[in-house]
Amino acid sequence: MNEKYDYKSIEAKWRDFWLSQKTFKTVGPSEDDFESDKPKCYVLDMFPYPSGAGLHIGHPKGYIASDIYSRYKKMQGYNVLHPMGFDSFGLPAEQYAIEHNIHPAEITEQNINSIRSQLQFLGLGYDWDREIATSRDDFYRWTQWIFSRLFESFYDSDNVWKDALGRVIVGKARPIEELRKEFSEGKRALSSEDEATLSLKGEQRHLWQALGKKEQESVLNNYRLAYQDEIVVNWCPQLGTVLANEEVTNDGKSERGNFPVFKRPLKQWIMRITAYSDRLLEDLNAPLAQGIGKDSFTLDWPEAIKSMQANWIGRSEGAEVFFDVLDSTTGDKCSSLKVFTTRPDTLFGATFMAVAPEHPLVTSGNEVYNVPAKWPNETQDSWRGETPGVGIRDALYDYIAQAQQKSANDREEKEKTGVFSGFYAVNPVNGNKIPVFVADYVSMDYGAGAIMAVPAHDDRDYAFAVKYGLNIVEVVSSPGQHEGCFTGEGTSINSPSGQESNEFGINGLKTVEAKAKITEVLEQKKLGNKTVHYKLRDWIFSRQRYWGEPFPLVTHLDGYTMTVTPPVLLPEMEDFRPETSSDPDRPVEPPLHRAGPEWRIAILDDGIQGERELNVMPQWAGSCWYFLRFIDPNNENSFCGEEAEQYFMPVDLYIGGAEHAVLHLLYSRFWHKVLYDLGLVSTPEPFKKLFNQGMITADAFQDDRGVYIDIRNVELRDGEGYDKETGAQLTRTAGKMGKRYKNGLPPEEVGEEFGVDTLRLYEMYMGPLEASTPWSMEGIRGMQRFLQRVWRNFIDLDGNLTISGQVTPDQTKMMHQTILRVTDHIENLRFNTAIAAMIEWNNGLVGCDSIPEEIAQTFLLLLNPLAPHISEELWERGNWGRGNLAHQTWPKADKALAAEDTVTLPIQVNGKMRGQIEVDKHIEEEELKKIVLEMENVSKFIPSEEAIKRFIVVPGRIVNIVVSE
RNA sequence: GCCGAAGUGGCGGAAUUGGUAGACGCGCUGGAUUCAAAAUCCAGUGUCUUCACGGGCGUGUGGGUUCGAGUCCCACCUUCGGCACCA
Repeated sequence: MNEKYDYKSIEAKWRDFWLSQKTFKTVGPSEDDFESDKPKCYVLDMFPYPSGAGLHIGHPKGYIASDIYSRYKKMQGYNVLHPMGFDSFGLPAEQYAIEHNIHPAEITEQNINSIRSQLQFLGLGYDWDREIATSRDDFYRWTQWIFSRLFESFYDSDNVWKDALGRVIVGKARPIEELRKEFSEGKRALSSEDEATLSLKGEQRHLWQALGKKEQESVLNNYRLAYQDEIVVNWCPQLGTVLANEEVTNDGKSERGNFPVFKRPLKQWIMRITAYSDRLLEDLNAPLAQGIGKDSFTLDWPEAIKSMQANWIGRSEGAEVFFDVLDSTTGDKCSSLKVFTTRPDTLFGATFMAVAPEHPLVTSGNEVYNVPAKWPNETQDSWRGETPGVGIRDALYDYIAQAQQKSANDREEKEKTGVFSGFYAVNPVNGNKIPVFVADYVSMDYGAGAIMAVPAHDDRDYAFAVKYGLNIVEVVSSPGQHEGCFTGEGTSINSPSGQESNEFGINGLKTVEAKAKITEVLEQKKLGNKTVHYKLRDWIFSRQRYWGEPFPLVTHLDGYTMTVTPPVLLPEMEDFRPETSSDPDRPVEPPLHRAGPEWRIAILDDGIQGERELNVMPQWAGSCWYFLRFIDPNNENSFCGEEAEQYFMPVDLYIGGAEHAVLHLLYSRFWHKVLYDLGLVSTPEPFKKLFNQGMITADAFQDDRGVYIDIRNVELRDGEGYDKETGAQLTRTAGKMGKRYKNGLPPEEVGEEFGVDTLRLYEMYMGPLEASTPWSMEGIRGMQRFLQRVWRNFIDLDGNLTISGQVTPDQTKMMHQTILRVTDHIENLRFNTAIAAMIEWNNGLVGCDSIPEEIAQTFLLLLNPLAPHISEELWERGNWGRGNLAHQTWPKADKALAAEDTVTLPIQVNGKMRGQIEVDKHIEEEELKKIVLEMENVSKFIPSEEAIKRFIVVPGRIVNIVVSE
């Protein structure tokens, strides 16, 4: 008999064992058998959306990593929560359903079933009793419930409070009822914005009580964290929906499907994420409070993700400055321009202004209005646009129309263009008349859509000024020589000095001081304000699709909207397709519009009919809070029980791809902070440690037509790819693994051929977890050889266990060293080096007739998280009678035993004893002499005791140095 | 342009407090086994030089700190990721 390592039957056996025994079931507080003395560890994967294509071998990299970590933590005695679910609402699932012409409700559950079995095939230790899917009504009723909390809350930005650490936090979400009360009790007055909403300017109806219900509601809409507004949105006609800024690529295409996206005003539901700009930014690095009696924590996130979020929030400090605009014929003030600048200290260098083509000063819709009828006399020829001799209004009209045609890509040419608007503005600090241009290098989306141009100290303004012959006035002294303009900081010059009794005396001040002084005076004279500006925009939250969470909202016939108690079930509709078209101006009708009146019409508490909201929530809604539902997935009374939430949160380790840096990871932080403010969760941040696994890349092969050839039909010879059928040589390209490139393999296929343990080991061994590394069909064989040698070390050719014998000192030392190394590597997610340590140890055991029991057991304990099936099988064959391996305790190493044996030798300098060095006993005598000599030489150079102590010990060679006088 | 990450053999990559550079794996070379091949096992494998022992040179480039630098500092080059006319 010749028993081989039969991975297929071993893996099937243990896969079934873990599932049927519920080996990885997690017991939380308030459940039977909860062990309250155990520390918890919440290990989370970014859950997949259930695509019909299934997983390829690139997908599970992160899942394998989190599985290793959670098995390891479990063996260390933690109560590990390691759940899995499916992000099954949203565009990807729906697009798949459309393409395959199957209803999303049906196809989604089918896809979930197939992906679940793929995950189980990989031997991943999830607690499947906690599985969730965002499209199931027992889940999305709570998504709707949380939406209601956002709708029923406002951000009180004046609320100053302290968290459990005593950190002062400015701003807090509070129930909208409290705001209503403040208004009705007269403790709060309508803001000017509220008055604008109600068109109350000049009217004397500023009292809350004087407003009707609808008017009151439209005021509250200005405060709600989920509010409705008609704004310019990203409309994608071919997807039939609006998209969030985060879902649109740089070149104006949809991230999903790569369809063109158009700007269009539409009434939408919006999340007031901008209210949290400062806190979202600050908490990336701040110490964060947990509940009473718990330690604080700071986010352990990759720097790249933190900086991406910081850039996305885009906080910049500066000032708003108001410029009067003059009527060019009469010279009287006819309008005013607000600009934002980060360099108010350069105001004296502002020699012209520029407004965006969409700016209300020059446009209303597409009509040029308000601008002078004739070019002012001083107008230079180059200021009049591209067509010579045309009138000012035509020139502007042409320019603005052209600018709107330009896509983001065209603008990257960066050739600055502009047309004189005919207006002059007055620089508020020195009264200078400066021309106002319309220029497309100013964008309406940022700041005030208008700038004061300081060509001496801004590259763009400089380029523009040079092109159009505008004045350049230097107002900041620069160190040394430079060409062009100077954008750095320095000392103010050519501005008023303090002696001139001018309030704006900033000459001689450093940039920082000049900024502060000029801003202060502007504020005093009501010419400007200190402001903080953010790039972050509010989050457009409604989608004109079918497959998403319906809003728990009903609009009263009187025109105001209110929440209804969830669940609001998604109606079953045969025709769920969105109304797509290539016409960007077509009226928008969400699919739910076609749901019958029995769904659309709701009876409100007061017996009055109302119409349900017909938009649905975006794909990101469910993933904003799913990690909370895993904690208490079957709770019918709450989204998550308080006790369980306090026990398991925050997530200790969150593994997923970096592509969610500003989408899911920003949105979920925002929701979590709202829930935190409302006292519904105990931590201000959801994810303590975040880790981005790298991709698995693979070569793809194209024939001479450019058609991708399935990787299975490619034969490799001398590094070149050839078509197995035609024999033609193929072009090789390296890149992402995916269906498109036909270079991905399903895990089952690789698992069948090499074994699941081999696949797991190989994916972890390829390189550091965060790196992207190429798949190699040769490389994976190395891991298979390793496991075969492990098997052969334990099981002889007759199928008998070869465990016996005495432990040698060398074996003991190797064992303790390996325990230390592997523990450290796994703790820090360096699985590649952990595996290397195991291979090295195993190589040392090859050739032993038999392995001592203690060595064998420890070896399997360390191997278990990495290659769980084979180690379980060998453990069972060892018949150690203590249950299966997943329930064993992680071995501890004795550092003393792991250390090398050493000898101590004297150091002599010039015949005088200077101390002792401790050296490895096993070192060769020749080398030992060399070290001593080296040591003595060194000591001559640096003979002081302190200096010799600085001579750092070489591990394994020189162990310790003791210096005497 | 700005921000972030990284450059080590033929390849993937080790060297996580400044201390034996190249662990471990792939590939390759030689050998054993085999009629032969695959698989397996043994030995070798940074580079130059030497019959050999040995020696020189080696972590993107150029400087610096240090007894000692892949690791720290300065300048530069290259690659990847993100943002980008952000006022």
